[in-house]
Amino acid sequence: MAEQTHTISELSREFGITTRTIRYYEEKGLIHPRREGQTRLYSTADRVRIKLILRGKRIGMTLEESVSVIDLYDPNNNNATQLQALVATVQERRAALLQQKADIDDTLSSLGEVEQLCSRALQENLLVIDSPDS
Amino acid sequence: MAEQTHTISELSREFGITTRTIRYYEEKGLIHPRREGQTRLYSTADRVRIKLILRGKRIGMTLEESVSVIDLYDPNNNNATQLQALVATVQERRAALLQQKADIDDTLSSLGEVEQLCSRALQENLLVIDSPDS
DNA sequence: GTTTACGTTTACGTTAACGTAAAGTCGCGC
DNA sequence: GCGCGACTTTACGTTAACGTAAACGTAAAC
Repeated sequence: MAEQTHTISELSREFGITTRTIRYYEEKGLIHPRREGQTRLYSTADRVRIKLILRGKRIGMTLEESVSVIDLYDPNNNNATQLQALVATVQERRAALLQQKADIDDTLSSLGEVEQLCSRALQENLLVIDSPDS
Repeated sequence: MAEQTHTISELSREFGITTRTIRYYEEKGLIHPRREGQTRLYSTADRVRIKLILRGKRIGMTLEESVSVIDLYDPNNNNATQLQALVATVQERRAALLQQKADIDDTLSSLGEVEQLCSRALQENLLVIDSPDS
């Protein structure tokens, strides 16, 4: 039951990113695939990290920020003082994310208003223009 | 009752950004302050646009994207076909934002797990280390 | 009159996150 | 043996979003 591995092009296809991007992530120390001779072999752990990085990107985090969040899981942060710092970091991140959610909700309601304006304008046009298919 | 105006440094202080940034936004056509001789005078409309741009940034939008959202309000998009396109754009944006909210919620729950791990680890340490202030 | 504070323009510099092109390696199918 | 497809390294190019520095105008304060 050897751990399932993936090639770089498999991952590239799965995530819709280029191989260059994946190698770049490695270059930046975000992932550490094994080597079989020359070629890289990605574990499912690597795969998950990429997935989390992309999730971070979607909400506007930099790669560094994404990694810092992912590494919160890293169990080499064990001693008490580090744990305290970790908890603080978690709090900050949480605050930022809640702010983001609020910003998104604001934007969503803006979109709602725009939509209302649209539908009203369309209604009026329908009243003025007599049947466009004639 | 002349419209209230703001200087560039006022806005810079209010929003915690540099004047360079504000001028850059103008350079990119995001805002159009009046001129009194040399110096720029910002209307409250300009101020709002900056606020919206910054809100967009916080949720990871590019400046261009922010503007495209803001300009959805612009009433020079009047005719019916444009309105249709507008509605479609709104739908896309909404979908992206909902995806973002989901991503944020996922990240938040990750943080929650991390926090639990922390508090448990701290508990155990408290049991092992006998009173650190001795 | 000159320093201080605020404004301006012009322009080169910087960083992140890749794109892109060149040139090479490696196993396969024929 | 030869092309192919998939992998590799090296390295220069690109874009967005500003930073930063130089050089100047202007008006109030001392």
